[in-house]
Amino acid sequence: MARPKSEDKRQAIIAAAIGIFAAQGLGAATAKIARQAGVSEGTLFNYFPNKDQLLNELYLALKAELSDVMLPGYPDSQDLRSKAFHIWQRYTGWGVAQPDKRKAMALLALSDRVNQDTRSQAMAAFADINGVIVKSVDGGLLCGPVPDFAAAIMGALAETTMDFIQREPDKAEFYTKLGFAVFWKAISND
Amino acid sequence: MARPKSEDKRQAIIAAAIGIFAAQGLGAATAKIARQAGVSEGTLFNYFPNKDQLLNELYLALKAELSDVMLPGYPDSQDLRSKAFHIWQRYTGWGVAQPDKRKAMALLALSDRVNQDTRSQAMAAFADINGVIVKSVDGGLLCGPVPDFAAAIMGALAETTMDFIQREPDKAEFYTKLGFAVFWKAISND
Amino acid sequence: MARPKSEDKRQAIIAAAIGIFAAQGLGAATAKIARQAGVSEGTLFNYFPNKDQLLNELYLALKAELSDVMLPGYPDSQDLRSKAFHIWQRYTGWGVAQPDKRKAMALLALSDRVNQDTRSQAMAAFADINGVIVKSVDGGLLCGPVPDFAAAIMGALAETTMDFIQREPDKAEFYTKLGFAVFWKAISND
Amino acid sequence: MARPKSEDKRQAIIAAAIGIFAAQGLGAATAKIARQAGVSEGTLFNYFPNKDQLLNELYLALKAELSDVMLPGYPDSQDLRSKAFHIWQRYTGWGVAQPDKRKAMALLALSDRVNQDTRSQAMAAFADINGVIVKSVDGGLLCGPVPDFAAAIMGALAETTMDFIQREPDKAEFYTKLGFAVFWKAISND
DNA sequence: AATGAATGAGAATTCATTCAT
DNA sequence: AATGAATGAATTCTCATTCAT
Repeated sequence: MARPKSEDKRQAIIAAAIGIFAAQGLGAATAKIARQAGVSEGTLFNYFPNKDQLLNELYLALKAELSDVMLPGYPDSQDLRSKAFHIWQRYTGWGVAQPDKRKAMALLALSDRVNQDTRSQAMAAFADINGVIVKSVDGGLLCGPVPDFAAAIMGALAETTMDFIQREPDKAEFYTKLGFAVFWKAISND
Repeated sequence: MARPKSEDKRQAIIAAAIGIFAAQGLGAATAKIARQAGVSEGTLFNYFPNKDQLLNELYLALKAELSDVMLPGYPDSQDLRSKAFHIWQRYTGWGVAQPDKRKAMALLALSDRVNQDTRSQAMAAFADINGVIVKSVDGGLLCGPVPDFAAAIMGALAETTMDFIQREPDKAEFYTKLGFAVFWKAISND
Repeated sequence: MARPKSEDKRQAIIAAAIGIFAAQGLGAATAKIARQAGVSEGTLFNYFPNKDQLLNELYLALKAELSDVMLPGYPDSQDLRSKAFHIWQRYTGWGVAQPDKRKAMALLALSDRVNQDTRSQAMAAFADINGVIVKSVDGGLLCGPVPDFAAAIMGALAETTMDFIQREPDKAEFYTKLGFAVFWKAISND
Repeated sequence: MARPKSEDKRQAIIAAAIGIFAAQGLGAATAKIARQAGVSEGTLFNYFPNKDQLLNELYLALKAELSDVMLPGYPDSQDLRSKAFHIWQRYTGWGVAQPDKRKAMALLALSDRVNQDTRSQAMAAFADINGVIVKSVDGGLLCGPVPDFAAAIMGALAETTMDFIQREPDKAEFYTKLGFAVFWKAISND
């Protein structure tokens, strides 16, 4: 009995946290997040026992969402380049469409308040994605013992690409393609 | 009456700020920085009128140092690849040797407390470096209207490379070379 | 419709409150008490309209229990000393066996949240006991106009005795007898 | 340089804490204490790093004051009873004159926030006093292996006496003498 | 009646900044 | 210029109590 904890409220808090953190940094007050989420300060701490936990769960939620967004529609039957481009496009598309989420993720990734355990879990969520990328680079410079490096490079280039798109939204398609071309040239064995 | 404020103290504060911010984030207390710098809390505010100013000046100082570190020994007479590799090596060498500075720079770059004016000044300090990189990529994928993109890509790949070296210091040389090979393949017109 | 509130739950809350207050002071959260009692937070306030009421009722319950425990087996036919010793032994026996209750009582006795009315009721519960003690001291130092003082002194000496037994449980019998000897010497007219 | 920490302020905080704690219990807010002491909330924490420390230092200060108050004027050359009475009178006189301090001490003695180390230090401050009491009881019921017990009994009887004086201030002298008579009869070997 | 989510008024601290020394 | 005590607004978190279920 009693009111059940509402997934809506939880999501509202997460959403508010993303916006506030993106705008003001991780030092932003929990009170602001609660207000923005439309719940009381006390309620926020009903859903997240403390701010650190909120930060960690937020990081996981963002990573999970990003991971979920990258695979759907994966073209199993096409060539490697198409497969890689699919992932690239999904990634950059998500990041450009959701700059707050991207900013919050970047802040969290740098924060010492996100603990090692959380980071490990986040990595695990990307195991599948990484596997796909690794296959793409087969035979290129990075084949062999450094598969993680390839994925990291894709991430870095995609982030750079998104930075430019953010600055010049009109050229979104241009940068998306150019960024991917750079990536593909870098890691393929052509 | 001679120069009243001591450059030594100013440097001590900057150095302390780097260490503390790297370890604890930009939310770290000014009091901690002052203690670490061996000056009183009041003195810190004698050199930097407020924390935001400290953050901004620190950002500029770090950018300036990095920019200064990249050019010395530049091989004017060698081929493009050698020139680019020189810069790459300088950059990654500095970052790996000074992880705190690298971490502090990353934090500051993401912080909304570093204002636009500061960011512009920082960019200006890199005009020379960027020029050098642009020349390197002449004729490649990125020639044409996107020189900044090339520099940003070098930065992103170098950062990724440094992340991996930090995790596996034994493989520093391996990653330095591999990272550069990736970069060069990406942007050269071979 | 039968009795709606369960006396069991009420007792469980009282019992939990004793343990928690003894361990953590009267500032302990009602939520902890509810959990320990195996009821919900809301239910606690169904039985006690607010925390102050819980404190006051708890005080009365403890005083009533102590008063109840002291008389049974009272040796009507023996000499004064035996009668007094009976009470003494009952009191210290209870207190030593139930340190939490003793601690909770002490905390409540000092708290301003236990109101005057409650204190008067508690005193009333001890009227009988006090009468017995007064008879014991007949003829001694404290005969005459200060009967309450005699009872208070017995209480104080008994508490001191229990403190020492708590610290050295092996010597329980020794301290029980020594404490009583002190008391008897103090107030008897030998 | 800079303003030195003011012993006055420290004392003002201690004094305010005594009054507030006596009136409202140890749960009283530090903000109230600060206001009463005429300092800012921040300043309170400049003198006591946290509330627990304040509680512990307060306990020590009170015990030290009480200990200091008991010996001056000690009649080295008179008989045992006179010596014991001197201590008794000093103790009860102090306690009756300073009910807040007495109340605060009682609250602190029962609180789990006063740690073992503090308690040990407090005991040490009473070593001298206890020694004097022990000498007084030489030959009585409590001679032999239980000297601490004698001192505890004196404390308990004195506290009871003070309770009665507080209730009936007019009879202060009466109770002081009666209480001491009870004590002396209890522990002397007459 | 029972539950436990929701609330918001505090609570103890922290911290950038000021200012007396 | 240097110091560090003083400040009080802001912050995270707690808790008695209410109320929807």
